[in-house]
Amino acid sequence: MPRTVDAEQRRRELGEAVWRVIRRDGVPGASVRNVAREAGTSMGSLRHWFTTQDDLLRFAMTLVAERARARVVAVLAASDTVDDRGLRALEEVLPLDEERRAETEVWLALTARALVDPRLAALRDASAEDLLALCALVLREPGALRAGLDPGLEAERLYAVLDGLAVHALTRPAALPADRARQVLAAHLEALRDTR
Amino acid sequence: MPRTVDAEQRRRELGEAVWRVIRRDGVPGASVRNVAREAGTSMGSLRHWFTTQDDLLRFAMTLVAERARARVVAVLAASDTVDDRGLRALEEVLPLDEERRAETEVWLALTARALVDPRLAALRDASAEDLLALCALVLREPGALRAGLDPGLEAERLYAVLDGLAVHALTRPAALPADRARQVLAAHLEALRDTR
DNA sequence: CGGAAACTAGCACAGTCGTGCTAGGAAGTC
DNA sequence: GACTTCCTAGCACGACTGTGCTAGTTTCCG
Repeated sequence: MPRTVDAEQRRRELGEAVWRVIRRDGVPGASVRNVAREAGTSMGSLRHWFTTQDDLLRFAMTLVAERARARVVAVLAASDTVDDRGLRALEEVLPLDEERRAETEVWLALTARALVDPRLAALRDASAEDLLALCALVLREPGALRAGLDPGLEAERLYAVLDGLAVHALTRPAALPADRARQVLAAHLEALRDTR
Repeated sequence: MPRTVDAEQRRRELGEAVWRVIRRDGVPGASVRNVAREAGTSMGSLRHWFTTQDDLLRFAMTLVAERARARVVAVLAASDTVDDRGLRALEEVLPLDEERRAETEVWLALTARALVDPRLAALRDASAEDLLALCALVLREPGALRAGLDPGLEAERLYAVLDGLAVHALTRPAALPADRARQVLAAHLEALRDTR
């Protein structure tokens, strides 16, 4: 019986309804009633899948991390030999198209809420560790990091560039369109390379 | 009659009460009642100074931008001859102590809310332009930018590092304590310098 | 078929919300 | 003294909130 699969599927559908509401009305708009209406179901049904509202928001946040992570892994797996795979992997977490933009919006909204919600904060911290590790991984590519640079510090710096670009591309799309964000990230990686 | 001075003073007091509530309970906690209680006054009095709740939040946001800006200007004015004045100016917008941490928390919370509140978004955009200009200014210091680097792109990159560090130092203080954030920022500026 | 489990639906409760509104007190001007 | 303006206080309203709860519906197993 593929019960658990169906259940997970249903939760994802509802989680994405949460996204749509958050994108339209912000986290405060993500009430049980609004989400249920958006998903075309009832309050009671929604509460069958998510006992409390916090459950719902936490799931929406794990969904962001999980989807971004899946894309990154896919890029890394699909481009074994390409030399800009690091850049292309990092681009997967920037809001460069509508899908990633939605994720980034939800991420930012929930990151802010995590300031006063410890359970969300734990999720946020976990995905932050993930991203920092991704940055470190990218810098371990052959020739990616010039001799004399401190790998730990450079990973932290790259991660700062990445999240800074994410925030700016999201909030100031006119000043920092997708191409420009990509260009800045590429320039940063280029500046770290061994330029023999 | 120093009425306007008193009035501005009163509004600032109430604005800082908003901060305290936002830091404790997040933006959703910043209801008219809660802020009035925090400020030790009544709903009616609060509504005399701020007609609507949006007024209140907008003012709290301008207060952040204004205070950070004042500190940056003070640093730039006080250190005409020091060669790390750029670094020290930029540090003023990082959450390196309790005061700046409070500002950054409020900034992040309101930035997220600005995603669905156009009037807040206008304020956020204005202060973003300010900060980008500050980055560009710092890079125009003598010797700050090596020949061959694109000033516009480097300003955008520096701004990304700055906001990225701000978010990370705020949300992951254990992984990125004040000294470390300062160190990463200094390393970034150093990497841009003319190293003749 | 019967029965159980999974799921959906939505009412009810107690609470918080923003804001309109009136009324009282304080301070300043004549 | 009266009069005006500024400020404070808080009630009242309708709307919305999360969650406990019961009842109905569908789906699956034997």
